Amino acid sequence: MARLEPMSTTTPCQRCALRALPIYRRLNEAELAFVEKFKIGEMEVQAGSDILLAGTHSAHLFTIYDGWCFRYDLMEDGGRQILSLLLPGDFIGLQTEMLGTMQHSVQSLTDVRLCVFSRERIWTIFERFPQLSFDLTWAAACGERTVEVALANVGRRPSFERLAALVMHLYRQLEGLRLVKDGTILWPLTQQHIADLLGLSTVHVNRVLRRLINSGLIRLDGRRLTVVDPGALAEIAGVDLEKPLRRPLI
Amino acid sequence: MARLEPMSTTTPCQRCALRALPIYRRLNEAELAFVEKFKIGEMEVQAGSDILLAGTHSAHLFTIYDGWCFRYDLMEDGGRQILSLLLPGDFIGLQTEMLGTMQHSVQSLTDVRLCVFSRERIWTIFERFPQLSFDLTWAAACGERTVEVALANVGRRPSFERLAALVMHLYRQLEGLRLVKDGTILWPLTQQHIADLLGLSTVHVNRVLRRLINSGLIRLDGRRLTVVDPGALAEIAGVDLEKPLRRPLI
DNA sequence: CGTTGGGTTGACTCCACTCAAAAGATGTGG
DNA sequence: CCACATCTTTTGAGTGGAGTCAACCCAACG
Repeated sequence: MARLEPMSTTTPCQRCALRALPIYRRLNEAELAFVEKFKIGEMEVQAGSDILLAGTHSAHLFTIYDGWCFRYDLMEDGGRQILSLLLPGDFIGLQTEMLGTMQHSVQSLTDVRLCVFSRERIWTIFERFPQLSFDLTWAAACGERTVEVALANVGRRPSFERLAALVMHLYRQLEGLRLVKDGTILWPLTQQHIADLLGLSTVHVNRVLRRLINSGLIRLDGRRLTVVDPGALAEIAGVDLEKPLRRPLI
Repeated sequence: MARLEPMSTTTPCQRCALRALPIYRRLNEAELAFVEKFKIGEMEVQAGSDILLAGTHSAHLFTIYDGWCFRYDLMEDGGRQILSLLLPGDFIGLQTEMLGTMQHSVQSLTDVRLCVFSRERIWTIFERFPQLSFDLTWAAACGERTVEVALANVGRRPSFERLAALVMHLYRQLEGLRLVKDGTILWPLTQQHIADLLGLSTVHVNRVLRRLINSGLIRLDGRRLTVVDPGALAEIAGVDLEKPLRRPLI
């Protein structure tokens, strides 16, 4: 299942394509130089691999450079709750440092390229880089807010709106990452994933998804999803279609 | 609704009763001296007051010294999702610093005493106190994990177990705070609060709560709740009854 | 090819919601 | 101390959204 392949060819942080995006804060030279040293290397992971397991102590910290992952909890009865999706720029494994062991697991949805960071050297951040320390807290706060929005979605919205909100949430995130082309985004999620994300059964997801497609609001062919009318979908989803929020990137 | 009353009599941080609890890290002298200066004063809030409102920019940071609060989102249709309960030691308003404005609101459940901190001086933490910076990130990570557990609970557990999990979660938290006496805890939640916490209707909460009481697992008289058999309830709730996790306290 | 994982559909069930009414509780002002 | 309003809890009846079970289709793949 889990297959981690260390990479030899790495991208220098200075020329990182992600970092150039306007949603991210611009690091100064000292910070950038440190991040470069903080980074151990890169890693490729196949789709469907477990990257971190709940209860374990991860050896490294990661950032997603390319691809999608998700964080999840397994329930006693074998059920699964997906806590959040992770997209390029997102941090993986910060929990370990703070809470001792991972409380949740992380799995890749697509083939993924990760940046790998040294866990020991994270303390250097707190000791010498105030702004980066702030960014770490900021990242944690962003992560928390994402889960909060998901909780409100699952707890208080009917399945149709719930699904619409999921699509629009991803649409907005990917917009900030410049990963929306003509209203079309990558859609690596199976209906099982969607069910575990939204607290529904797969059968019901199938029906609701079909209803959403038949309503003409979205189109779905293979692993690509097109939002036909983002404004209308956002209305149903109950999310405002503001520009994506700025986020930290280590 | 909102009534904030500044207090004159304040407790010095060195002799803070909370800080003595074993769940908290021991601060060194420099840190403690700083926190003392970081703290502006204390504040009393009546039960049912809005302390922070979504969309606004809070002037201060708070810590709960005594009493309960909750964080919540309002939905378009007027519904409410409670994101988490806040107990003594919990931070209020960190989001503002990170995300610009509050994304959620905060309201008091009981009469509450808050410690008030200067927002500007939070930067001093990042600049001069690495360990406290870490603690801030740690606090954010703890907050996130709490919401994650709630999400899994709401998304993947039937109402009976869901309610049991809520009770046991609180029981454990309060145990760490030495606020459990003979298996009895304060219970300031109305059935409406429980409904908004668990993603249920008030009517259904009433029936499930009654079922839980009739099963003999808990007792409820007025505003006090007794867990008759913590082990059995934890079993149903699907949570392990480990000792409460260590948490940061600024 | 057979196998496997994902998607689709129908029939049936049930958990949780809505609507509605009424009985405590609590609080306020006269 | 009573009258009245409001909040909270309780209970019943009826409905419906979402779950389960089961079968089948399809595409990918070894």
